[in-house]
Amino acid sequence: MEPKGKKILIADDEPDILEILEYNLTVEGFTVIKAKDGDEALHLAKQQQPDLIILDVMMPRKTGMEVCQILRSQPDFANTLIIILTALNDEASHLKGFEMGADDYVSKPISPKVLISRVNALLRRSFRSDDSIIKIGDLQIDKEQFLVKYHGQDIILAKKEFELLALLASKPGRVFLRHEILNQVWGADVIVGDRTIDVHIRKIRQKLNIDCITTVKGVGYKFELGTT
Amino acid sequence: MEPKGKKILIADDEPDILEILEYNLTVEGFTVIKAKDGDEALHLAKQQQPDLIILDVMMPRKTGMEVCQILRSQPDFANTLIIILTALNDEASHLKGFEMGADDYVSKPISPKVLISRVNALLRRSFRSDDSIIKIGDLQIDKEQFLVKYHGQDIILAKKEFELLALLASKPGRVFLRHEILNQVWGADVIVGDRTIDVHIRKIRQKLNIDCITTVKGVGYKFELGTT
DNA sequence: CTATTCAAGCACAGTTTATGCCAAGACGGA
DNA sequence: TCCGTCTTGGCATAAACTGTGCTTGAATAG
Repeated sequence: MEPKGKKILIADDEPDILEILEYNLTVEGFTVIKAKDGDEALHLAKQQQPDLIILDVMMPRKTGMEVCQILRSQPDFANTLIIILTALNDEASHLKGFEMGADDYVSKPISPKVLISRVNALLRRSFRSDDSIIKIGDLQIDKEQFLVKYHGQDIILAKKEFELLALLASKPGRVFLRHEILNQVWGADVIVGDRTIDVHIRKIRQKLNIDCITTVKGVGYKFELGTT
Repeated sequence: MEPKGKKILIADDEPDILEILEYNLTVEGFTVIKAKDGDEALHLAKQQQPDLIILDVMMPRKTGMEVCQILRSQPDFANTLIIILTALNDEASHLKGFEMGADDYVSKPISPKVLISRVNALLRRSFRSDDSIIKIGDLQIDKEQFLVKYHGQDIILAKKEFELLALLASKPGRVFLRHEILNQVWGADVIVGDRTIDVHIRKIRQKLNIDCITTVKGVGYKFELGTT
């Protein structure tokens, strides 16, 4: 639905490499964030919530391995894709990279094209489940046509309402934390008041007129069809 | 570790390689199916529906590339993981492999260990299953849904109660000191009275209505299912 | 075996917090 | 400008959380 390029964070202490990768990724339509050491990478990752992170191993102030391990220990980054990039090509490093929870481990030198194709391969797989039509019981959400149907009845939702519903319905039963919702629907950097989410939820509940969004106090919301 | 039991199809025309890979994957707990050419690979893929397929490029009767392309064109295999294995290490082949829809492209010679770690990396992400669900006997704690089930019965816990239970249940039998619990559930800086923990424990015991939290006087609490 | 002691259990009540809901303003496109 | 959408702040309410004071019970010492 959205040609909104995925957000990629690159961390490397060599400016040349950062430049080259940034250029190539930007051309491909990605949004690129750059970090020049481990600590900066961690900080930017938390702040920007990128979809994919490329980490060089040899970096000052925390190596790529360390950063990877730290990120993976946080639930927020359990689903973030991580590629480790390194000059080392020995088996032990390779294994260690995957042990740290990396999704791919690439040895330098590497052509930008190959790296991009690996990035695409990872993203393709992770977001493949973005089915454009979600069906749950009598409810049908068509992301492409921006349409919600219930019992064959068309229901008209505003943009934010729709995106919010689509997000919740994309994983029925799963609880979405408030800040997850903010990140996904509004974007990581946007700041909106606490009440905004509630109001949209209320409108969805009103319009759908069925009990399908459960609130988990202190945590977030989840989509759930009549589990009477 | 985990009950993997994933089904893997290997296709290569060199019997030696088949043997080596089969051995190593079997040791890791995978179920292995072997094919010695492209057509056989296709046939076995359809028949056995493996979770992951490893394809050598150089094979008689359809190359790995061709097999990959054919598989990807069928909805049944849209989600099947595919690794392409090859002696060619040039950029063009690399790119072509990903273009065909492969999830990973590995150049020979490759150590079985590295291949296995790549296999695991792919499977880990695709079947990103249940480290978010803790199951102990009839009790089931789903962190993703923020839900506790006992005997199929849903039990609703408040946030702190849930986090507390999840913590204790994360290591059954292990005793958690009071200050450990405070750190994990409340946060290191927050200061709350001594009785607070007791109260929450009591509520959990009430709601679950089973004897699963043992108190170790003077030390802390531990989770333990009625080893009557 | 009993008394002592102190951690933990317990009920209740006060406080805090999250969310629901409303109404009104801001924004933006036709 | 009008109209639908988005956002915000205030207020009410229900739920969650925490502290108090008392009771219970288990370990220990005598």
